Amino acid sequence: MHPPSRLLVLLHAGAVHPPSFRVLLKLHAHHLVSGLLSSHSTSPFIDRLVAAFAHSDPASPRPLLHALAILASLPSPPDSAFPYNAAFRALSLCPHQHLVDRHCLPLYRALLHSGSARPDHLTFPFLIKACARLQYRSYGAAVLGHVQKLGFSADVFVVNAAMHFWSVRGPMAFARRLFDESPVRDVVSWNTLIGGYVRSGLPREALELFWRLAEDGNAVRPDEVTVIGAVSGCAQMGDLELGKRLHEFVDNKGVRCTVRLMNAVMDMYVKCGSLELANSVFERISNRTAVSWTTMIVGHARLGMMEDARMLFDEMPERDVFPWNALMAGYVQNKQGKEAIALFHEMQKSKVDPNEITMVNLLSACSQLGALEMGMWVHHYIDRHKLHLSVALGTSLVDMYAKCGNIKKAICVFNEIPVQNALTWTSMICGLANHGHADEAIEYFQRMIDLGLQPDEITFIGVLSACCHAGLVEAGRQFFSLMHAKYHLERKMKHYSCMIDLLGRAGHLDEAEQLVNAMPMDPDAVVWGALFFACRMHGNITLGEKAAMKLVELDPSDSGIYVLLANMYAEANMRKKADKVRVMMRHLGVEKVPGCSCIELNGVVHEFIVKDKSHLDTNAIYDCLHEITLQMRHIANLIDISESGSHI
DNA sequence: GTAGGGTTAG
Repeated sequence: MHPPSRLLVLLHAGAVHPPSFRVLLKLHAHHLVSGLLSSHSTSPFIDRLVAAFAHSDPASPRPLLHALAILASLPSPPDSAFPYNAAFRALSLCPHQHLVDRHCLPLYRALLHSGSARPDHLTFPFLIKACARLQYRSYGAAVLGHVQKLGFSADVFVVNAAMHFWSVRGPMAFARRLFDESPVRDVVSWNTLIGGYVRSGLPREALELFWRLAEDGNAVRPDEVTVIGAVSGCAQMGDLELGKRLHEFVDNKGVRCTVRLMNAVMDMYVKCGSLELANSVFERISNRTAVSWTTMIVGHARLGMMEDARMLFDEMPERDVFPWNALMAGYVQNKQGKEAIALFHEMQKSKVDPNEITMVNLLSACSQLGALEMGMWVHHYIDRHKLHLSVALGTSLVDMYAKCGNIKKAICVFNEIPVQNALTWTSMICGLANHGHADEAIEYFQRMIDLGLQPDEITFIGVLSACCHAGLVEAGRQFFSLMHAKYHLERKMKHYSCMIDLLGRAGHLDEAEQLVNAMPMDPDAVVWGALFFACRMHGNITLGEKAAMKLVELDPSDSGIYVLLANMYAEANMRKKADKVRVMMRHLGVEKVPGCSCIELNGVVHEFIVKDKSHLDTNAIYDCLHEITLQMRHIANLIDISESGSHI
């Protein structure tokens, strides 16, 4: 007998134990499916086979596809909901969105039209959960309608699934109404609602429910899942004292102290700003998981302790994609783009596959470094590996092209990506503004508003800087007041400095000064710098001196401002004052701080500081620099001659 | 059978 056929017989007889059954399925899936379809298997056997496929590795799409294939090609439809339920369960866990989208509803229709099988109380929890992940929300709502019609509205599992559906898809109020009106509530009902509030960014509502449940005398007791929800909500609020109280609750109220709960507590301490407390929890976990380690990496990265983050990363026994992404994100957040890219190259040598989040981090690193070639390579990589183009990834691409100097490509990508949100539009507006396309930036802003998207603080930095670059004083004034009056956005330092720069350049020095005085925060060096620049440009020595003094106050070691002040005096023919500043500078011993610049060549980023001789090709570089300097002098002379010629 | 912890954009 052919081995797979023998296997079928064995399986028919129920002679294979479940673990071996699973292995055999993996090895002989194709033969089994074809063998089964050509034989006359009994219904219970088909049920078992479908269920076994559906229950195996949820991360892999293959077993699920086998299960669906069997269901679709049976000579006569199954007479119970059991195999369908198993398939719905697999769909509800399936990480591949397109499979859920393609198969969920056809499968439900097949069940409804099968003749003998009817959806039962096990069907809906899985089906509804799968529906929560569908692109089209109306399907889920229709299924919930069936639930009512078929009389499952009082089944607590079904109600909980429905609450989960609304808490994922919104509005949260629908989940709440089900909770309030449901005749039956168990701990999962509470946990679902609490989790839903946390997911929707409503931690206060979550905590309110938690304390209500935690009151003594309740029939339902909070369990560790409840506390995970409460602790996550607390993490969102950043309330350390509340966090400590919740941590104590675990010890006092006999909640099971699982690794998952301790991980949530660690995460809460990190987000509430106490790395020490997070670390003390971490030290006490005996069976740490990858999540525990990743949380600590994130905790150190948030405080800029990237060397410690790296040590934790190296110490981890096993690394999935999360710690790689967390460390890379840490480098990006701490403006260490080079290290982020180096880590990616390390990652490629390891066995871990990058995902779209890796790409988002990588693109941010490219934007920071202006590394266009690397950025384009990432774009290509995303296409080649068919990574999901999420809004975040699309936005990162747009931003990378804009920041790396290719605004045309940024616009192109912006038009091609499937979904744009307020952040994507903002990125485009800022990119256009930085490239000097003020009119387009403002046009994009208008289109964004017409689409009903909410601009935020950064969107307004984009339009204001567009106005600034183009000298659009009136438009700038309007945006500046609009952001406060209409959009109720807080005007930050950056908005004020932009506005003061705009007013100052246009010669509205009084208005600029008034704005500086009216600012709700202490003006920073950028604000005074903009005012100083405007004063120098328009010859307002008195106000210029005031601005310069403020700049010296803010950073006495910054030599630049002394030079600029001396220059301003010199330009105004105030020789004595100019000399005085130069003497003062020598007395104070201020020196110029070396600046750093970098350049990307063939995908490698090279860094340079002033008078840097450390590069391998230093001689060639300085020869080239010398040559360029000579050429520039030559051109400058030519321009000088032609300009003085035109004046004669 | 339902709920739950770690990585992401401007």
